[in-house]
Amino acid sequence: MAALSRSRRRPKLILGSNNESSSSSSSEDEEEELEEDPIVEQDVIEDKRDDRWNGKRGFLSEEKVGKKTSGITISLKKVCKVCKEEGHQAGFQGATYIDCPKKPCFLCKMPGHTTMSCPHRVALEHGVIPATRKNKQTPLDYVFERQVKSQVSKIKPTFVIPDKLDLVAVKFHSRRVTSLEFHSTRSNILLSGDKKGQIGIWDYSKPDEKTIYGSIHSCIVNNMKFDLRNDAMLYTASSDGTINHTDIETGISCCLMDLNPNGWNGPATWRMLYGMDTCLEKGLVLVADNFGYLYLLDSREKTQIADAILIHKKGSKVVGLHCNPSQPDLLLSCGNDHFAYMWDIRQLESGSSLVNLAHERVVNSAYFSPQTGSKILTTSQDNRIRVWDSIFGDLSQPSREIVHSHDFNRHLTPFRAEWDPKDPSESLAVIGRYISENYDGVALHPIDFIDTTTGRLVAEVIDTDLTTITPVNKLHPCDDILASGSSRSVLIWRPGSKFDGEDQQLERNKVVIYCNDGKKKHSKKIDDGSDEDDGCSSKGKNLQLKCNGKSGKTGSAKYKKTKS
DNA sequence: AGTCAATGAGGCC
DNA sequence: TGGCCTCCCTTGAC
Repeated sequence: MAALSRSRRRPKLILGSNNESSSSSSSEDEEEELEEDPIVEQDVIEDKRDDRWNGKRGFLSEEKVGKKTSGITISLKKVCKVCKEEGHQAGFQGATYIDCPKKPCFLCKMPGHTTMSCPHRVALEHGVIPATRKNKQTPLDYVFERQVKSQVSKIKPTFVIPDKLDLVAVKFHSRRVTSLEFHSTRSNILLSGDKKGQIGIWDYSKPDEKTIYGSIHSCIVNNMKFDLRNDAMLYTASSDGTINHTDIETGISCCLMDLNPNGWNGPATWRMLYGMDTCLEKGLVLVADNFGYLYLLDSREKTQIADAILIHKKGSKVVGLHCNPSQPDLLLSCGNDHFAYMWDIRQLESGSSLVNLAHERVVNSAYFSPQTGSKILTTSQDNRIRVWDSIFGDLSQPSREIVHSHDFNRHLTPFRAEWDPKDPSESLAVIGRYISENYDGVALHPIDFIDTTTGRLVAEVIDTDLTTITPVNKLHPCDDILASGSSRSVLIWRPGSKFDGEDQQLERNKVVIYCNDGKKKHSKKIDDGSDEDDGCSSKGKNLQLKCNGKSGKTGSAKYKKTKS
């Protein structure tokens, strides 16, 4: 093992080009052999062993690993940048990403195939895994059927998809956007928080009226909620460990709680606040930190009530809190300990959760359905969106698991599937997608609309000018508007297309909407793997996002790389 | 066009 | 438990 770790720190002796040119023509004459001392040779063999596939890691074939060679082979052959093996290349070929075949599928995480051939990617249902349902009717099921389900609309409405990019506040923030919230009473005001702690206010009916408050928080604004008793005031929770109550007209802010009064003394003591929600009926602000604790604040007195309660594994981050919209006693929490828990606010004690919803990985978000509060929707970093159809029924298994690409957790704001608050059937959810698709030679990351009752992908919304990933999405509570945060920009989408069955030519943005039979109703998407694009097109390069006559560059497009 | 870094979870010891 | 290493379809600044 000592040799192993020693070899890890050495530079790799197998040389290879990591560029993305797709040359497989490298021939034997490109290799040369050098004699090295036996110690180094041993190291190289150990190094190869270390790269064998082990669960999430790559592997080498038995022959390659076991076969000792005389001396060191310095190969100039192109090697895969992921598994370091020859014979294939991982990375972008044009706007299509080619997976390393030695790794499990990047989408569903199962071995034996790549994203390109993943059944969950090809499936029209967008990869539903039917969960095992035990047929055990409890008295609670009966109550649910009688009292709650009757409120849920039986006729599923036609979903309205805000598919056309209407307005963009280009580089509104100086760091990536981490949270969005619509004003609780004024329909044209959008609040946005960023990684630096700044809070933006944008009246998108007058697109030039933008305000940024830069001194409310010192780092990531993780959550924002309006004070439902005073719609000029906003609660914000930040990784600086404070809850602030801010007048959005003046920017004057009052600190309700500071978990780091003594300043920075290292990461072991620095407390960060993530999940937050308000409960009007109980006059509470609920917030949770990165050590597993929940804090209750009296929203009138602006003071903390009682001691913090450990609600998740000690030392683990609680990333989300949600109060049930129809039953004020119920609270949902989720966190890095791979669990979402449902609690009775009247009996909050460590370990007293009503229900434990287990996940394979970190749970980015957990939400009750917006109207009846009877369903639960969670997003986990195992690339699955889970739906529980009734909080009164059997919660031991999710009703459905929907495979969806959203597992990237580093350098990006975590993805969260959010309900459409306007959908009376409580079915439609929106979530940004991590992996890209090839649209006319440009790699774009769509925003997906998913029917959570079937797992069907209803629409994937893109704009050719938007090349960055869009992890933050918020649907308006009343209007058919979607707000998105993508990198440093904030975007407003509205319904722009009429899908009457004719193949309409959209000017700039493209949307793929799926019919009830699963067929694409309107599509401009190029099938992946065709690799027809030669990369010489200028479309998509140095993209401009246009806003009210003004424009600004977005990030560089992932575009066709040059072929050798 | 290339390089660098911010940054966080998971696995291993 | 804590330290270290690895993951390696980002984004933007230099």
